[in-house]
Amino acid sequence: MATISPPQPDTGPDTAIAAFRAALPLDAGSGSGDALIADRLCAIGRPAHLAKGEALLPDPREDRLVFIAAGCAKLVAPSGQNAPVNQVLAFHFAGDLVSVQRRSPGEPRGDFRLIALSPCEVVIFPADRFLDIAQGDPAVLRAVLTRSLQALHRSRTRMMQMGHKSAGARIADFLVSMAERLADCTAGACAFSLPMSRRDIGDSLGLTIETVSRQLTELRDAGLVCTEGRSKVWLSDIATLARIAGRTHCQPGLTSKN
Amino acid sequence: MATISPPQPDTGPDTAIAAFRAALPLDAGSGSGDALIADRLCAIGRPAHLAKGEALLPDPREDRLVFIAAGCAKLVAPSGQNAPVNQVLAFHFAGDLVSVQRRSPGEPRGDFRLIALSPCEVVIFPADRFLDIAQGDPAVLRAVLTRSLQALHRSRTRMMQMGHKSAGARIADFLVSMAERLADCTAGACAFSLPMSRRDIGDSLGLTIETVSRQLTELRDAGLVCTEGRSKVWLSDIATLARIAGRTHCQPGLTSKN
DNA sequence: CGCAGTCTTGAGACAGATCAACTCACGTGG
DNA sequence: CCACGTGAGTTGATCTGTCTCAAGACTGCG
Repeated sequence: MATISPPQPDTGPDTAIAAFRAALPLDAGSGSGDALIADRLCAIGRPAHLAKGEALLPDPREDRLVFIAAGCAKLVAPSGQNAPVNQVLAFHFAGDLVSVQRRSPGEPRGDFRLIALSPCEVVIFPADRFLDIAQGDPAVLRAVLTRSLQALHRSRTRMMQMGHKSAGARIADFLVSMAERLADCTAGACAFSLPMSRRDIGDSLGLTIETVSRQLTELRDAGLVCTEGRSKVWLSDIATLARIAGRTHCQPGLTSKN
Repeated sequence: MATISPPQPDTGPDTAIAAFRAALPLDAGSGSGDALIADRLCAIGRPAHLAKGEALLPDPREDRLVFIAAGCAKLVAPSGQNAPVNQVLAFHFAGDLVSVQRRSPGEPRGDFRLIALSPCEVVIFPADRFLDIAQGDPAVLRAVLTRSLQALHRSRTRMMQMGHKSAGARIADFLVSMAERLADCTAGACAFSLPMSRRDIGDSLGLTIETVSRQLTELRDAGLVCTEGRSKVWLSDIATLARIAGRTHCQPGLTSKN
C-alpha cells in the first residue's frame, strides 16, 4: 500500500543506524580502517520507519539491502497476475540483513516487497554501493556473503520441504524454526509470541488458513502445543515437533483424530 | 554412490581449469593484478571428472564452490531419514558456479550432493580459501556475490511456485525455464534435449513421475509440446506455456481432457 | 534380438482446498 | 469500565487434484 516513510528526526532512525553499526563485525579487522568503513556504510544507509502493515516497495532500478534494526517483517511476492494470495518467501527479524532484488532478468513478475509485521526500524542500502564500500573490509564483506549463502541454504531447505512434506510436517517445522529464531530455543519447551497471522503462516508454507488452524488443533490435541489468544504459543516438546517435521508423512496417531 | 574421481592427466582437467579461467571477469579490473588472482584461484581449484550418475559428496568440514566446466548436474538433498525420494534442489549446467554447503548449524540433515546427469568436468574449490583470494579482486568477488544473490532469488522464486502452483503450472514453468537455459530461447518455438529423467523432473517440482507424465501428455494433446524418445522436446508456443506457468490454477480447457 | 529400466496409462484412495457457518479475541466507543 | 462490532480464527461438510498401486508399452542398451 503505502511507500516508505521519509526519514524522521525522532529517536527511531538514529537508533536504527546505531543498531546496524553494532551488528558490524568490528572486532575482526584493523581498528581505524574498520571504523572508517562503518562510517561510510552508515553514510549511505537511509533509515526508515515502517508502521505495522506498511510495505517497503523495491526500487525498480537498483537492488537493495535492508537491515532490520527493530521489529519483524515478511518478504512477500505476488503469485501470478490475479492471484488473491501472496506467497510469503521469508520472515525476518531484528538483526537480519535482507536482500530485496528489483527483478531478475527474464522474470517479468518478481517485485518482492518487505511488509512490516510490527512497527519496524530499518536501514535501506543501495546494494551496489554497499558492496563497493564493504569490499574495503574483508570481515564485513565476508559477513555479508556468508549471510547470503546461509539465506540461500535456508531457502533451499525450505524449498525441499515445500515439495514433499505434509501439512503437519510443515507446521511442526515452522514452529521449531520460530522457536529457534524468536526464543533462541532448540530443545525442550519454550514459549513465544507469533508476530504473524495464520494467513501469513499459510502463505509461507503453501497451505490455507483452515489447514493451518486444523494442524495446530491436532498438535494441541496431541499435547505438543498450547495456544492463548491469537499469537501466544507454548511448545512442550520441541524434539518431538522436530521429529514430526523431519518426516515426509505425518506420524500415525498424530494426524488421525484418535 | 561413488565419490569423486582423482584428478586425471587427460585433457579433461586442463580443459576444466581453462574454462573456469575464461569465465572470470578479467576485463573488469587492472590487468596484471587480475591475472595473478586468476592464477591463485586456479591453483587451489581441484579439477575432477564425474561420470554420468556419479555423485560429488560434500566435504563434511568445509563448504565448497564447484564450477561446472562441461556437462550438467543436479543438486539433490535427501528428504528425511528414510524417504525414498531425493528432492532435487536445482539443475546446473556448464558455466554455473554451485555452492555446496556442508551443513548449516542446527540443521542435522542437509548433506547436499551434486550428481552428474551427463559426464561432467568440474573444478572444486574450498569456499573459504576461494573467497579469501577473491577478496583481492573486487570484480571477481562481485561476480561471485551477484551469482549467489541471483541463485537466492531463483530459489525463492521456485519456492514460491512450489507453494501454490498446480502440477500443470509447474511443468509448464519447468519447460519454459529449460528452454531459456538449454536453448537460450524465451519466446516463440524451440527444441532441445532434456538431460534429466522424469523422476528428476518430478523430484525437482515436488511431483510424482506419473503426474509429470500425465501433464506432459496433456500439453501434448493441447498441441503445445511434442516429444520424441525420452529426452527430445519441441515447444511450439513458449508464451502460452509461460502464461500457464504464471497462473495459480491451470487454464480451463488445458487441464481437462477436452 | 531380447532384456531391463523408463515411461505411459488406468482405477481407486486420500490429503488438502474450497465453501459455509460459527466462535472468539481484540480494539473501539459509549 | 464494560458493551459492542469487526475481523481473525476455528470447525464442519464436501469436492478436487494429486498420490498410490497396478498393469502395460516403449526406449535404449547390451
